[in-house]
Amino acid sequence: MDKTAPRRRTRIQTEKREVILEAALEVFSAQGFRGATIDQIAEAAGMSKPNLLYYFKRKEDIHRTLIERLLETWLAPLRELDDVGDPMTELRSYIRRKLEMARDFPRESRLFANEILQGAPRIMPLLEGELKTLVDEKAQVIRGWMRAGKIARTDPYHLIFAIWATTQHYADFDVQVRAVLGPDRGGDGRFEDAARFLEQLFLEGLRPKPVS
Amino acid sequence: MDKTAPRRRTRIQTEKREVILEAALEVFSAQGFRGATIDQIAEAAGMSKPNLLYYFKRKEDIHRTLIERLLETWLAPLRELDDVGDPMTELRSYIRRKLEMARDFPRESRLFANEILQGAPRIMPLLEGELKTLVDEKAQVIRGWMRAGKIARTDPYHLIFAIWATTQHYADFDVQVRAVLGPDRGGDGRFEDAARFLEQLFLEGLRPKPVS
DNA sequence: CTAACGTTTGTCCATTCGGTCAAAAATTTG
DNA sequence: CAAATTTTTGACCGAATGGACAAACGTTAG
Repeated sequence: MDKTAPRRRTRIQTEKREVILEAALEVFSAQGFRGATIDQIAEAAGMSKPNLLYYFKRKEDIHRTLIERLLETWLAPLRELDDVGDPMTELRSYIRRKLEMARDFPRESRLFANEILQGAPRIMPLLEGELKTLVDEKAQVIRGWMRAGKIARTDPYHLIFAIWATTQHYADFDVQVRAVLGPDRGGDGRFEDAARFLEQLFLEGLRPKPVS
Repeated sequence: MDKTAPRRRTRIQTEKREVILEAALEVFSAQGFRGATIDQIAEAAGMSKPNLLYYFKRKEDIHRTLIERLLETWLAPLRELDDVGDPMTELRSYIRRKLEMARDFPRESRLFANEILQGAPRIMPLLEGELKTLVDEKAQVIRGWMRAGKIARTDPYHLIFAIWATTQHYADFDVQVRAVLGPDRGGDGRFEDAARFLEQLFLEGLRPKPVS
C-alpha cells in the first residue's frame, strides 16, 4: 500500500477545482492575496468554506496554482515573436496580442501585477529562471534585427519592458484610464484607440535610420 | 466652549505624525492596505500600537493622509508641462521627471499602484475630479502642438498614459525588471538605460511628419 | 509646587480569518 | 441492493487584527 501514490482525480474534483480557480481569480485579482479571504472565494464559488478546503488544502495552494497557469498564458505572445518574419510586422503583432490580452484577461493581468508589486514572494524563481531565459532569447532576436538594419538600434530589454508596461496599463490601471477618459471616450472604443496609438508610437519610434 | 474648534497641533504631534507617515509609507507600499497591519507600522515607527492610534484614530486615516499628500507630488511634473516651451523639449523633460520620480520615490509609486489596482476605492473622486481636469487641460496643450505641426498627430490621452505606464513600470515592477536584467545589467545603471531608451522611443515616435 | 494638559502603555475586547474535524449526505462500485 | 468511497457541512479552534480605555507618566504654565 503506497500511501504516497497520487490518487486519480475524480470528475467532480476536476470540475469543482475549476470552479474554485475561476472564483479565486475574481477575488484575488480584485483584492490581492492578503486582501482576499477564503470565505469570499467560497461564496463566489457557491460552496461552503470547508468544502472549498477539501479541494485545496490551503489558501496559498489556490494562489500558486492560479499563478503557475497564468504564467504560461502570459508568456505565450512573447514566445511567438519569431525570428523569421518581418521585424516590423512581428512587433506590431506582439503589441496587438498583448493589448488583446489586457482587454480579454484583465483579471489575470491584475493578479500578476499584484504579485509583482508585493515583491513577487511566490514567483521569484520563475522570474529569474523561465522568464529571464525567454526574454534573453528574444532580446537576441531583436538585436539581430537591429544589426540587420531592420529596426532602429536601441536597448531590446527596455523595448520589451515598454511594450509590457503600455499594454498591461490598460488592464492594471483600468479604473484610472476610465476616470480620465470619462464616460464617453472611456467606453469600448478605448482599446482600439490605444492600439492605434501604440502602433504609431512603437513603429515610428523604431523606424530604422539610414546609415549616415 | 466650542468643542468642535480644531485644537492647535503640538510640536510633538507634528513630529510623531511625520514619523508615522514615513513608517506607514514603507509598510503600505510593500504590503498594500489590507496586507499592512497597525502593529507593523507601529514597530516601524518605533512606538506602541496604542500610541500610534493616539495620533491617527484609524488605520484608514493614515492611508488617506498618505495618498492625499502623494497626489500633489505625483501630479507636479504634469502641471509643469508648459504651453510656451518647445514641445519636444517639454515632453523630454516630462518623461525625465517622471522617470526620476520612479527612481527616487518608488514607494509612493507602489502605494498609488496598489490603490488603483484595488479599484481606487479611496480616491475615485480625486481621479474623476482633479486628475481628469488636469489631464484634459494638458491634452489640449498637446493637441495644440499637433495642430501647429510641432509633433506628430496622435491621441494625446493615450500618449500621457504611455508615459505614465513606461516610467512608473520601473518603480512598480522593479523586482521583475531586476530579475530579467540580472545582477549585472540590473544595477544602478538601469535608469540611465531606461531614460535613453524612452527618450528615443517617444521623441522618434512623435517626430512630426511633413505634410504630404 | 500644583493643576492642567499632553503623551504613553498594559490590558482587554470583538471580530475576522485560516484551518480542523467528525459526522452526515451523496455517489460510485461490486 | 449494500459496501466502499467521495463529497458536503455545521460546529469549532487558535491566532491575528483593529481598536477601546483607563491608568500612569511627562511636561508646562501659572
